[in-house]
Amino acid sequence: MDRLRLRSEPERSEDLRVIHLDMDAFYASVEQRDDPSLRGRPVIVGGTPASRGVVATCSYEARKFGVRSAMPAEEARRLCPSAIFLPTDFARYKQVSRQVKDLLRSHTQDVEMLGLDEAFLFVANPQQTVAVAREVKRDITGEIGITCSVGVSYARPLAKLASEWQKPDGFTVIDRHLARRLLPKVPLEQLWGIGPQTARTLKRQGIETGGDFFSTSTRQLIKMLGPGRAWDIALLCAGRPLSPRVRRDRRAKSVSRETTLPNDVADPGELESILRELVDDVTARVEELDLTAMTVGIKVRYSNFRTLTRARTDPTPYHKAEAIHQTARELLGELIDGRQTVRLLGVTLSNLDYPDMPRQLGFELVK
DNA sequence: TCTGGGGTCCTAGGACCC
DNA sequence: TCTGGGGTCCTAGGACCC
Ligand SMILES: [Mg+2]
Repeated sequence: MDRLRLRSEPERSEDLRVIHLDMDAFYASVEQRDDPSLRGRPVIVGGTPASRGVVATCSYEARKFGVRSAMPAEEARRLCPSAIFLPTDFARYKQVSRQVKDLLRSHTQDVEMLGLDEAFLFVANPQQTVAVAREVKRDITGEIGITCSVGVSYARPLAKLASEWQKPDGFTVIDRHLARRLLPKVPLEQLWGIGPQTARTLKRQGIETGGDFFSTSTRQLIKMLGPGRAWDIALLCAGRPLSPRVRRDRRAKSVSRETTLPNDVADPGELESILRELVDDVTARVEELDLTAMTVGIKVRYSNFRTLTRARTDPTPYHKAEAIHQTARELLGELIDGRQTVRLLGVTLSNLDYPDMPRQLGFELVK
């Protein structure tokens, strides 16, 4: 309880500083915006049944049929046979995302992007936050041509809860007073940071709402979730989430590429040749960013879905693509035996060396 | 009809150093 | 010789996010 008091923010009535912006059905909306014949129709962006793909995003017309993100494409087609399936065109979505970010930055410099279609904005003067949020919403809709849902509150998880509250095209403000009323009843899986796994663990103990969580002993919560998550969620349920400082323009810590094969493969030669393509892709991207990696990792998912990873760090950065290929091949050798069939193969480069940011600085020098 | 891809962060144990 | 602990780096796995 001491930590609760020590680390939470002081109670103030007017401290709404955080805006959460969520573009509605982003990928599908970009497609509908750019092709009027798709408007008003169920559009599903993502993989195809043939490639063992899933739904990335679907339009609200498709959601009426029960189609959801992360659902197998085959199931989506069964639910909504009239849907139009489109492949994901990341380059184009990234372009639109960049325009969104630039527009947001014209309202406030403190912008944190979350993926391509969400952002937190931080406003210095809380008296202006709601007005800024309205302007942002109006400008996004007008200049980007896609609707969005906006939430305003005094901390990230609550602004996020607010934008979720009413969508699409929503606008919701959660002040401290409303948060106190809402949180006890909120189903835990609706909170940012609580996924299906944690929700299930808690539900087994009869903990299903913010109120349940709040009234459970910290000792029990720590035993179930570990100290980090237990405290984070407890503070949120108490309406006083931690507010880490704003981090804009975060740099990549890893670059990865993985692929689910159209059919399972056991043959080492074939797997090695797929691995080569993945390594080529990932090394090209790292080079393009002018970086070098010190760690090469690979990932193998077998047909039974068991997933293993192997990584190796070299004290001197990998400068030559050939060295990365070599390491990746050796790591793959540890995970395949020519008999087990593989459904997914992946490569990650991490421990990235940014030339303008010396690695060797001690903690006290970085501050 | 099974179950994507690109990421981040956390945990836990072992090595190694002070 | 034994005990004790902190910090960092590495690996592997796992949860979560969009
Ligand atoms: Mg969205």
